Amino acid sequence: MMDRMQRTRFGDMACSIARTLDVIGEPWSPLILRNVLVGIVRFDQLQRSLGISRKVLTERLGHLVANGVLERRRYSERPPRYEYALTVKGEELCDLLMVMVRWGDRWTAGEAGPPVLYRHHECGEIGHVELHCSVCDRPMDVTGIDILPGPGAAVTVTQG
Amino acid sequence: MMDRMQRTRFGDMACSIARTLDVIGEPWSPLILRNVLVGIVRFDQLQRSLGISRKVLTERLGHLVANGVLERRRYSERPPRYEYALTVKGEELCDLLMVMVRWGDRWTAGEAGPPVLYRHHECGEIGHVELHCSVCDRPMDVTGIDILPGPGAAVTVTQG
DNA sequence: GAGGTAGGTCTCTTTAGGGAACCTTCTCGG
DNA sequence: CCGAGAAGGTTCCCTAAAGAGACCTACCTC
Repeated sequence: MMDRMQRTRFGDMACSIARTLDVIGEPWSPLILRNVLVGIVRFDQLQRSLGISRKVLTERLGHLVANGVLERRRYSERPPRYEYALTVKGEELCDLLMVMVRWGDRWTAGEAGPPVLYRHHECGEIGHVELHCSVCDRPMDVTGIDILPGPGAAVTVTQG
Repeated sequence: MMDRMQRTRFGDMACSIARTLDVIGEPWSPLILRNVLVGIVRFDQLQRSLGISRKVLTERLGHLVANGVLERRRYSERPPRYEYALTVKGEELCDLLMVMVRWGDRWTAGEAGPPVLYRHHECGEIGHVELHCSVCDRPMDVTGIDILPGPGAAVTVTQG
């Protein structure tokens, strides 16, 4: 994300987590994405709803657009006005947000309960996301897998 | 995250994404978690494998332990030696990592292909994660849901 | 007793976030 | 036609963290 999240760039690492972090890992970026998803799509709206500094918001939006997650589109010619919209790449990133919501609801929700609910169009019910295996469709979590080096593996993990 | 990721604390927001970010949103934290998951669990191993500064690593580990994601355990009495292990809370956070891997593989992988693969114990096959609805078990993504205010909603979203 | 390992702490410099003022273009009301 | 206000940023200054690396304290081995 960012052009850097801090100082160290993660984008060059042979790690999909690091490269994903390079796109949305900077502070505020996931929250910006969330707000765009729910229809808060203009600069001033975003700035006010998040309480983020305008400078940082400019940087984050620029980075997200540069990385193809958001699209900046002019919705008025005169006066010139812009809004931000999710690309397909950005919509798929929202999977990440849904998983964050799930974890946050389970482990950090206050007494008040979850702040948002999802109604699934296909079944019409209020549900949340679960991770399933793409091959067998059954639930999949980190305790039920082996992690193996893939074709793009750069280094073998050594224990020292 | 962090004790602050930057300056603004996200933990107080009525948003599960923000509260999740408060736990693992700081730079490096997801990568630390990933490494602990694959068996890199000691301070020096982590520091060398990530190339993170020792100071920041100390801070991040302390934050993750304080938030119940990792557990610091002494594996040798004399000399005193420690290692870090995932708690159940931390294991569930790894769902997030798997989704990051999935997105990174799809959208940012180089020619070399994905650096890691998952073999699912239940089916024995190499697969990846997909998001399914907890109610009907069918695939669920952000384009197939309505987002509704839940019991913990603090503010209504206004468009201005 | 020299050297190495593990697990940190401390100090210093550099970078990036926060806050707020400022700027430009356009519209509206009077 | 003048002033106010909205939208979308840009610029500046200040402070808080990240990065680099030296240093410290056991303890073990040779």
